[in-house]
Amino acid sequence: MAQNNCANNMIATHQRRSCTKFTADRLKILIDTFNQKPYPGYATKQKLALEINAEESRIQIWFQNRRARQSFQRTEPEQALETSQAHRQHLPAEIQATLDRRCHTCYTSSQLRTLIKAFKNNPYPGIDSREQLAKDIGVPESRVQVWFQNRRSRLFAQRKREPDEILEQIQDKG
DNA sequence: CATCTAACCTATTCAAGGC
DNA sequence: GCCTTGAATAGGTTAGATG
Repeated sequence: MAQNNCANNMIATHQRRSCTKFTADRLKILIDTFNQKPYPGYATKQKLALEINAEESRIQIWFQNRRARQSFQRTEPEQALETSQAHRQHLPAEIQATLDRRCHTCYTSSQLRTLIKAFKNNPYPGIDSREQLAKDIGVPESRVQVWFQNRRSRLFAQRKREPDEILEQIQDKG
């Protein structure tokens, strides 16, 4: 039995970026912003990143973690309200319009070739590999991370849909 | 060792752009 | 209009720091 899947193997060699330490005054800015707006748009996150001299992706992670921690501290009515805000299908159009996203990144075919090759080599790159890859193809490291996340998720989804085909492909090669 | 929290993961959904 | 895929989310796990 092959008891080791990718996710388990990954952990041993997997090197993550070092922990960001926010100073008290910068943390205060983050918390104040969070209290006003727990779902900031891209522009807000960028502004915050500039203001406290951190990468925009660190701001995004911080808000993700903060929301996760907040959600089980909250009482039920409050939580219900926030959940409905998170699932914005209920919100009026003008509010949705203010929720700006980062621009859709369009990768060139040569950038994609590099990414796919790296993915085949290792679908769980550590921070160093991601940064090298980002430098090679000229996009921010956070985009590389998101690309790998999406790629893995879609591979898992595909395996669920058509487990036999994937199995056959693997067996053919072996 | 217990606690806290940044970093990271999958699963799912939203949305841009190509056909 | 549908499909592919980047961006964002919820919710959960891992690991580094600190008392």
